[in-house]
This record gives sequence, structure tokens and C-alpha cells, in this order.
Amino acid sequence: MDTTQWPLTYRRDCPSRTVVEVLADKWTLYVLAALRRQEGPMRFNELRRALDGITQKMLTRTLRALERDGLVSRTVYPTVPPRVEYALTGLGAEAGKLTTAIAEWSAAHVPEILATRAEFDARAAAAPRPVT
Amino acid sequence: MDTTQWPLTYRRDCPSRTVVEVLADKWTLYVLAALRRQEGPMRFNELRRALDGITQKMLTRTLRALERDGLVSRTVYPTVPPRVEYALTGLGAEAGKLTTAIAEWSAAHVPEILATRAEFDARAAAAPRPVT
DNA sequence: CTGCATCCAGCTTGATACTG
DNA sequence: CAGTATCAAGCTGGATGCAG
Repeated sequence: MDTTQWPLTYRRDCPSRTVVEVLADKWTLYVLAALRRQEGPMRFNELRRALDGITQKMLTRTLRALERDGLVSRTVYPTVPPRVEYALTGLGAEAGKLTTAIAEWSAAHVPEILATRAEFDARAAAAPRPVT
Repeated sequence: MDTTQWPLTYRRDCPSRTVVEVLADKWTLYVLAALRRQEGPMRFNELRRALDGITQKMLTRTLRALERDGLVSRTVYPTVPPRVEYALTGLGAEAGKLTTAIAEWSAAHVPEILATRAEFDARAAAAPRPVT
């Protein structure tokens, strides 16, 4: 398979894929959106409460990945009990703008999409795969 | 847990989450980007060739999900051999604009992010979790 | 409070073979 | 060409317990 003519993005070994794979994640999207909305640092449990349904494990993992890529900063205050704050970096704020756009677009088109989806499912239930 | 004060997006049962979960997917992102780039319909195997590394199964599944939500249209030409074309709908074009933005942003910041990532990994290897 | 470690069920994915 | 079917494997994510 000759891939030399393609845009880098579509190539299996393009490094940008590793970045996309971090961003193209449900929890990443919501974490960035929440931090962006807050317009300031948030504590671990504050984020957890904000993102209904996320487990401690997934929040930890997601934040770690974002920290690793420099999208989120992690600041530890050596107090008792410990206080850890997460904030968007400049890079994270940019990425957050993009993920927020997706969240907002999704929310805006929910009725439309849900209707289409229901119709599709109804057709699928009626006929196994109507051609055209 | 009282979630009544939160933006809908962050609630576990918000329907927009089901939409986000379709978009926040690696292959969805690339499929939309490829169709958008093409500026016209693409055949199944054409898409497959364009997206290095995708399996037939995942491409089928991804296209089906996009079709279900009305982001992509599927047209079957009853010829032999069959010819099936996929194209963005108006809605899909909008979504594609957003996912393309993510792909491009990722590509643009790869050097920066890869460097940050390497540094993070180096630190992690050196010290188990340096506070601050 | 902020996590890490572990166990484990189940969904996702890849590989492969087959069909209209 | 454009899929469907199947099976195994691997990763994801949830639950729980514990620690600094």
C-alpha cells in the first residue's frame, strides 16, 4: 500500500494520530470543557462532581494523559489534607476550545439527530437492509 | 448527587452525550475528515484505502453509526458489482468541520506535544511522582 | 483529599472466512 | 465490490480496598 501521496494525518504511523487519540475521547472532551468553563483551576473532586458518571480511575487516567501532553497543569499544595489543582495550559485552552465546540454542537443538534436515529432504527427493524 | 444546577452536557443522562460519543471517536474523526477533504462522495474501499490501518469491520461500523445519525448518506447503485457511495450530509459537513479542526490542530502541535510527552515520561522514569 | 493497586466482567477490536 | 459472520484476545472501565 503506497501511502506516500496521502496527507500525513491519515497514515498509520503519523505521530499526530497519538495526539488525536488523546483528544478523541469522551472524558478528555468533558474534562477540557469543564476546565474551560470554570475559567480557573479545579480540584480533583470538584472535577469529579462536575462530570457525572466519571469514576475516580478514569478521571485520574484522563488527567494524567492530559498532563503528559502538556494540556493540563497539575499543582500540588503540600498541605494536610493534600490539595491538588488542575488547570488548562495555553495549549490545553486551545484544545479545549475545539472540544467545547464539539460538545456544544452535539447539544445543539440533539433533537435533530435523535429523530434521525429513531427513524433509522425503525427502518432497520422493518426491513433488514432496504437498498436505497 | 444534585445535578440540577449543572449544564446539561455534564449530566450522565443528557442525550447529547450519545452524540458526543459518536463524534469523540478516532475513526469517526478520520472518516469525517476524509469525506470532507474529498469534497464529494467516496466509495467504501476508497475510504478504506484512505484511512490507513482501519479494518473493514471498523469502517463498516463507523459508517453505519454516522448514517444512523444522519451525518453521512449512503447510496447504493444496483450494479454488478455493487457500487456504494458515502457522502457527508449537511449535518455531517458541519461536524466534519469540527473534527477536521481537531485533526489539524493535532498535526500542528505534534512536535510540541511529543516533546512535552517525552519530558514527562523521563521525569516519571526518574522519580516515581515528584511533588510540584 | 487525592490518589494507586487489584480484580474482573464485558465490550471492543482484529483476524479470518464466507456471501450476494 | 461491499459487505456479514464468527471467534478469540485484549483493552476498557467499574468496583473495591488501601495509603500518604
